[in-house]
Amino acid sequence: MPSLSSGLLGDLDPTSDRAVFRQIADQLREAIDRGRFKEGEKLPSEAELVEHYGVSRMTVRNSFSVLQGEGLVHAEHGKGVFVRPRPPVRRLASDRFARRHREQGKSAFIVEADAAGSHPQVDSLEVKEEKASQDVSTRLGSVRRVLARRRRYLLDGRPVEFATSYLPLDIARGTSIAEPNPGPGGIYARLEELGHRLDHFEEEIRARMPSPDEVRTLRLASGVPVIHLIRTAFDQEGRAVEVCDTVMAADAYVLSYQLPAT
Amino acid sequence: MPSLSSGLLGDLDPTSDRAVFRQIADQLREAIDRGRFKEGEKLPSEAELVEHYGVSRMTVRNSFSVLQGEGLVHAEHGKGVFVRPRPPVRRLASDRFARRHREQGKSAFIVEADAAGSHPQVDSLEVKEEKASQDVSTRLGSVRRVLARRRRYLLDGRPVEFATSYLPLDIARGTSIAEPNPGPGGIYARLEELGHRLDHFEEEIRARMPSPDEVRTLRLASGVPVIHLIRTAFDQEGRAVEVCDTVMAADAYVLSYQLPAT
DNA sequence: CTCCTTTAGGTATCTAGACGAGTGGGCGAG
DNA sequence: CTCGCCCACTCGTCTAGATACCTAAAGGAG
Repeated sequence: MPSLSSGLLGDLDPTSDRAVFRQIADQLREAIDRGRFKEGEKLPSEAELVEHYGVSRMTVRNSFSVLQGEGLVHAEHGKGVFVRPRPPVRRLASDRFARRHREQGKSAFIVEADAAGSHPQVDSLEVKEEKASQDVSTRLGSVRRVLARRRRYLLDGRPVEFATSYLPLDIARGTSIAEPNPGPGGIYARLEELGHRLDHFEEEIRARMPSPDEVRTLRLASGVPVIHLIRTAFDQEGRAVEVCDTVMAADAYVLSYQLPAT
Repeated sequence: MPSLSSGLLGDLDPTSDRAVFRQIADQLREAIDRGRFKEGEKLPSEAELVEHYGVSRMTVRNSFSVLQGEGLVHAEHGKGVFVRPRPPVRRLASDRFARRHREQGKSAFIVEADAAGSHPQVDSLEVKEEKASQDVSTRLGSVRRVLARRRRYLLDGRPVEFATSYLPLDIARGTSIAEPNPGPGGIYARLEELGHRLDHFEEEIRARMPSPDEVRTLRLASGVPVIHLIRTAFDQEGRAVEVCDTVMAADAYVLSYQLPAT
């Protein structure tokens, strides 16, 4: 039975100059927006839509790929096409690096995740010395080689963030910053113990589509951008002591900042 | 002549289990990354790639659509497929709402664009009273109706940002805030004159793929996400006096914030 | 010389069909 | 009753071609 015609989806307008696959995408999008298809729910199969609209399969697939590009749906091989659920987002407050948090001991990520009732994990540790990229070198003030600390963060098994910290060798080499686990309070606590009292941070935020690498590392669905955040930490002498390059799954984050009005 | 085989692109690996269209996309992506195809340059036409790889046209188009989804290339009907140039980005500093800037008179957007040597424009003014959305109402502290100020910003003719400010009616009605042009220093200057001395701002940042509406309004190329910024302004009595909802073309912006380390 | 038409070469859309491969339920053998 | 196989359904990939429309440059009419 064409149970589809039961109001969920309309017909095509052959007189319209709008491409058929766009018309189909429009109707599906509208049905999703109106909640006719709920989060996680399965859309009609390709075959059903072929039947309903009387078009070829490639046309239907084309419609799906439009919606996929918008991040509205995702396909599962052998199962169907589903409305992508808006995952619970993780809020990153601008005071997350406040000294008072650092003094508590545990890493900001772990504390916050625990508080939110999710299961945090840190992954794929790599700590090594390497040549500084042009960009990192500029930000750190013409440094040749750096200590790089790479890690991936997961929430409830889902990768949400991939970060690399770069520190000048003259600061980090031989200290516990060069250890896989830098100890309570993280590297910022260590930096302060080493006499680099932190003064302020600068954060640069971009958004873009992920590279294939990033898709793999963060297991991103298609149609999900990444937030690229580059933070530079300055000590009270005005020296840049760390650059942290972070790539986040955009559907997992809301960044939040407080700005004074002065 | 197959001038393509002259080293720019390789061959397919028929033994690989990687889909052919992905292999082609990989090769094109790599060639772009290595600068073999420069910004704005035309890629080989579909027909040429069909010839070169010995595949069907749909397969080549599939490859292009992968790269388009990554924001790497864009197609122009009747002309070809081109490497998408990275447009010059506009930096938004976190002190852009500092009182000292406001006291200068002109709007932050205009001043900044002039300084950067580009031609700024503000567009599609709309100022009207309307019912507050659930979200806006919550942020403003259970307000029913609001004054909404909508505008679109362009740089050198290119739309880069679309913003709506919401203000409680009891503050804005009948003041110059309800005028299309609120006067020097913008609505924040007017709010302060009305006795709402600003204390701080809260900004929430998300990134996502644009809706079809946003694609139209911002004339976005495919594969370009948007940055969605929601700013709430608080006066010194702790009252939320404005909510500004901004959607920015992600390829046109870098947001920059300074955070104290205290 | 200017303007319009033609044409070649691009992409956009659509069709019809084939085969591959993941998923899950039903059913028969044991 | 349980296990394992098979099959139906689903999306993934690819082919081969048809038609439409856009762009730019060449060439002809005026």
